[in-house]
This record gives sequence, C-alpha cells and structure tokens, in this order.
Amino acid sequence: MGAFGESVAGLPSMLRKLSVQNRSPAELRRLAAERREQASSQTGKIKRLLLEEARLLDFQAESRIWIAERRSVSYELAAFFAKVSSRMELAPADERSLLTGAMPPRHAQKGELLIEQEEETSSLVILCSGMARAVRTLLDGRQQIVAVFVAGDTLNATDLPFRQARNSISALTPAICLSIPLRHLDTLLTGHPAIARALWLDAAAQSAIQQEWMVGLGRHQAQARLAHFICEVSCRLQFSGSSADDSFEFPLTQRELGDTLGLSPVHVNRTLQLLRGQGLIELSHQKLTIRNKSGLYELAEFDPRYLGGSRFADRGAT
Amino acid sequence: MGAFGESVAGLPSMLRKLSVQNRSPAELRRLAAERREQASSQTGKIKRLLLEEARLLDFQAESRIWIAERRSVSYELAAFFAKVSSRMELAPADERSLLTGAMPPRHAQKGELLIEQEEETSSLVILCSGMARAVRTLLDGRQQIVAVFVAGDTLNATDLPFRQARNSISALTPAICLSIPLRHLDTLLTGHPAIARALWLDAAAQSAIQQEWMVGLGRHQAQARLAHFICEVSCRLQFSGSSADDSFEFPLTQRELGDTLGLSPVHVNRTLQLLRGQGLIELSHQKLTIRNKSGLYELAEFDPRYLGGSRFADRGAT
DNA sequence: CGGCCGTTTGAGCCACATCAACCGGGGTGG
DNA sequence: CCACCCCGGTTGATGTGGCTCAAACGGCCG
Repeated sequence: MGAFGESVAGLPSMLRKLSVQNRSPAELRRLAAERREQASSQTGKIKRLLLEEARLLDFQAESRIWIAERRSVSYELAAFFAKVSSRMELAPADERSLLTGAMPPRHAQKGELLIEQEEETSSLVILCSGMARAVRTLLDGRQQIVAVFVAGDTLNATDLPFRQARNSISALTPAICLSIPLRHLDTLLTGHPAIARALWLDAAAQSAIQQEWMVGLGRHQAQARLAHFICEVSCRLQFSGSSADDSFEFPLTQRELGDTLGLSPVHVNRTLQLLRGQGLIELSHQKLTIRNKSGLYELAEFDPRYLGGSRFADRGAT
Repeated sequence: MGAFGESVAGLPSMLRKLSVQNRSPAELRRLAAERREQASSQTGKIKRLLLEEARLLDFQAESRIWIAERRSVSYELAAFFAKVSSRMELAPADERSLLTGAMPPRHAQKGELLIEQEEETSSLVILCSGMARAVRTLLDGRQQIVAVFVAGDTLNATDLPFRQARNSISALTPAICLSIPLRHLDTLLTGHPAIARALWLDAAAQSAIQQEWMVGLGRHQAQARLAHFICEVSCRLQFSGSSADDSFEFPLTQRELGDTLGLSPVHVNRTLQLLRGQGLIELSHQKLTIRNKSGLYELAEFDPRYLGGSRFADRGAT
C-alpha cells in the first residue's frame, strides 16, 4: 500500500523508468503537468495511468523539495516553529538542535496509519504537511475522532509522557511528518528549556481545542457543532499557512465528520444542507468555501482566540 | 464572604474571642468537636451558630497544619509531586526550588471562585487539597464543565502559555491552593528542566482526560457517561491519596453532573436511579459508594490506564 | 459492465430535553 | 417559634433532535 513514501528506492517501477532520481522538483512538476495534459485527451485505463503517474510525480517533487531543504536550517519544521513562535520565541540555536536528531521525513499516503493505538511511543512526531486525525474505536465498533491535526501540530505531544499511544492517528491527506526519537528529545530537554516549553505549549494548545470540542459536544446542537468545527479548521489552516483564504481543501468525509461531532453520517448530511441552504458555506468534492464568515461565526459562537494565534488575531497584545 | 480564609487577622471576631492564634491544630479540633457536641443539644439559631463556629474551628485547624508544615520540605505540594513522580522523577532540589517562590497558600470556601474567565494569568495555581471544577458559560446561560480537579492537579497548566484563563474555576469543596508567580516559574524553567517536564506532563494528563470525556460525550449514552465519570473521579481521588476505598465524598450536585456530562439535571437523576437500581453505586448526601466496581467499569468501558497512575495500575511496567 | 464508497432522501423510533409539580431540609425573616 | 423560601432532589407527561433502517444515486475503479 504505502511503500513508495519510504524512500526513492521504494518507488513503483513505472516511475523509475523516468529516472526520477536525476530530475529537479521543477522538472518533475513539469512532467506531471505534461501527463495531465496528455490524460485530458485520453480515456479509460490509459487516462487513469497517466493521472496516477502525474500524481506520483507531483508527490515526488514535493518530497524532493523537503529533502533538499533539509540541509538548510529547519525548513520542514517551519510550520511547527511558526506556530510555537507565534506565542513564544524559540532561538535559532534551539531550532537547529531540535532538527539535528530528527529522523528522515516520512511521506504518508491519504488514509495511511501514522501511529497505532496501544503502540509504544518511541519518538515525538510532528506533522509538517497535510492533515491527520486521531480516532478512538469503541468495543462495538463505533468511532470518535478526538483530534484533527494540521501542518505544524505535534501528533503525540500529549501521549509522549505516558510512553504509549492512546489512539490511532492516520493521514487525512498525503502527509509528511518528522520523528524525533525520545533519546534525542531527552537530551534536548535538559539543554534547551525553550524546547520543553514548546512541548508544554503544544499540549496546552491541544487541550484548549479539546475543551472547545467538549463544549460543542455537550451543549451545542448539530448545526452549531458543525459550524464551529468548520470555523476552527479554517482558522487553523490559515494560522499554519496551509490556506490563505476562506476556501480550502476539506478532506473529511461525512462519516468522519460524524465521528468528530458525535453525530450519525446521515444527520451530518442534513445539517450540511442546512448550512448550505443558509448561504453560509459551500462544500463539494472535498473543497470547502466559507460564504458568510460572520454568519458562520455567530451561529457557532466561535471566538478564535482560543487557538492562540495572537499574531493573527485582531488584538496583538501579550 | 470568603474573607476569613485570607489570614488569621481576617477571621470573624467571633473566633478571635477564643484567641485562636495561640492554640494548636489539635486543640482547635477538640474545640470544634465540643461545639458540635453542644450543638446537638441545642436548636435554632444557637445550634446554627455553634455549628458554624465548629466549622470555622476545623477550617482554622486545617489551615494551621498547612502553615506549620510549610517550613518543611514541600508538604503542600505533596499531592502534586506524588502525581508527577508517579511517572517521572523530580529531584528534591527541584521540589524545593518550586516551593521557594510560592506565595502563601490560599484557602477557599466551597463554591468560591479560584480563577475567573478572561482574567489574565499571572501565576501557576496548584490545587493542594479539595476539588474544583472549570466551567464554560455559553451566551444563553447554559454551562459546560470542561474539567474537574482533585488534589495535586494544576488548575491552569493548560491556560498558562496563553496568558489568559479561558474559563472560570471554582471550588467544589473547601480547598487549598498554592500560586507560583510566573516570574518565578520562568526562572525555574530554565534551571530545572524537570519542572518544565512536569508541566508538560500535567497538560498532557489533562488532555488525556479530556479525550476520554469527548469519547463519552460523543459516543456513549447517559448511563455509560455517568458511570465513566464516577469511575474516573474515584480513581483520581485514590491516586491522589484523597480517598482510600471505593466510598468517598462526591461534591457535585445533579445539575453540575449534568453540566459535566452534557445532560439535563432531570435525566441525570433518572440515570442515577438506574445505576442505583442495578446495585452499582450508592449516592446520597454528597457521599458516593461504589458497590460493584467491575460491573461499573464494564458498563462504562472504563480502562484506568489513561490516568497514567502506573504506580497504582496492575501493569507496573515502564 | 459491475462493485464499492460517499452522498442523498424518506420513514419510524428512541434517548433525552423540556415543562411542571411536589418533597424535604436548611436558612431567613417576621 | 413559626411561616416562608430557596435549593436540590424526585417524579410524571409530553415534545423533539437526532438515530436507525432502508433504498436510491453518482463517481471512481477494476
């Protein structure tokens, strides 16, 4: 399934034929565009193959960029640092130290499992690109999504102290993440108090978001819950730099939305229609557009301050 | 209202007449017992006065013990240290340093506000004794309790990095808490990495509990939710040393239970009756007894491992 | 073409909310 | 000392938001 994210050697033979290794990211992207071009005039199996090839080429290009940038300061962790330093300063020296011990970035496909429930935690995992979700499965098979992650979030800052993952985390989109082994982290913590603070901060931010979800789950009904979640994801994507305006990729299916909001998939559907009908949002094919932001905020009783994006919010205090 | 908790000088004149200052905690407790004795043979206003006096005497005795012990290592923070060190070691030197900068302990009455929503956070607050709850109030006046604290918990480890309290925290029982000013904490964090880790750990533990609540709110129905909450409180009280067996003071009203579990007070009542009827628990006059622990655990799908009490749980690994 | 997954729509039902009334205890005022 | 009230708990009647079951539709993939 997800073998080609591991390393260049693991790529499907189809790609190898193009001698991907010797090409620059820009070239790869150009090739991908070509493939798509060709695909548009084809049908059936050939079209599918071309599109798949284009997708893989794009993916490889993205990987190349990450790998290339790895030699410079801390490109991969940029999102993480941006988030942390929007609230507290992390000196360049700290950043470099954190990066030194990181393992090679991992590329995961959509749906791929990043962390398995019950598995022992051996490293801190930071999501550098894409989105992910943490899900808890009950005995009867029902599920509850307890967290959604965007670029810059740590996936397991809240599990790490317990040395065990309490729920499974899988990718909602193609994702890139970086692992920092516990051994390395331990030595870092003693020498770099700012890093310990950053982890504390991250866990605290996670907790703030969870409290907001609890309020929704406990006291709001479907419309407000859904609206609030959309507002939150929108803001977090903007804060992390993954999205610039109020239209963005929204990779959750209605079933997953239901598992997030404590609703059944059918009711999510009906509730979405309500929001659409009120002209608040548009959503189709994983693409979400907020049509009436203030209306949506009001319906959700949404106040983005809890996301701590002080740098972005109106009030620039602190 | 809550003036007499501040200092000895702030006590009501009634108590001053007894020259409380010169008496030992044991004497004070004896006096309190005498008052109660006398009260039992009285009625009306006199009885009430005597009981109130007894209560204040007991309270003062308790305060005395805390104040007296303050000179020794870290008695007040014992619960906090116990919790932290059940998972990681905190050297005595760290403990002493943490204590050095603490302000005098604050004694709060039942119901008293410890932290106010929106207020700026100026210190880390640790609950040394008693219970407390964090509540979020919605625009329409409905409330959701987003956290319950027992002795040893930090009240605002998850708000501190944001410099602002996101919800109000008030005492569920008479409580004692200790504040460590941010100024002091900041210097500590650079010199004592273990303290930074402890804070991280505490925020992570908080997050683990919240995830559990989210699963309950989203996917369990009333009985399981209620049962789970009871199991959790029971375990946390035991881990913190506040309770030894499966019978303990349970200070939440049914309204508060509803605000915790996302239910209406009436439904909480009916659900309690169900649990009582199945012989799982007893509850009256703020006193809760677990009659059938395994049955309750099963109904709640409760697995105490998420509370991280590795020292107490069956599996003593790590 | 057929199967699968996500979405959509309809019909009936249930868990829980809401409204309302009553009870018991402790505190308060006359 | 009593009347009153407020609050927390209890119980019943009725309404409803959201679940469940079921079926149809469309896009994507084999």
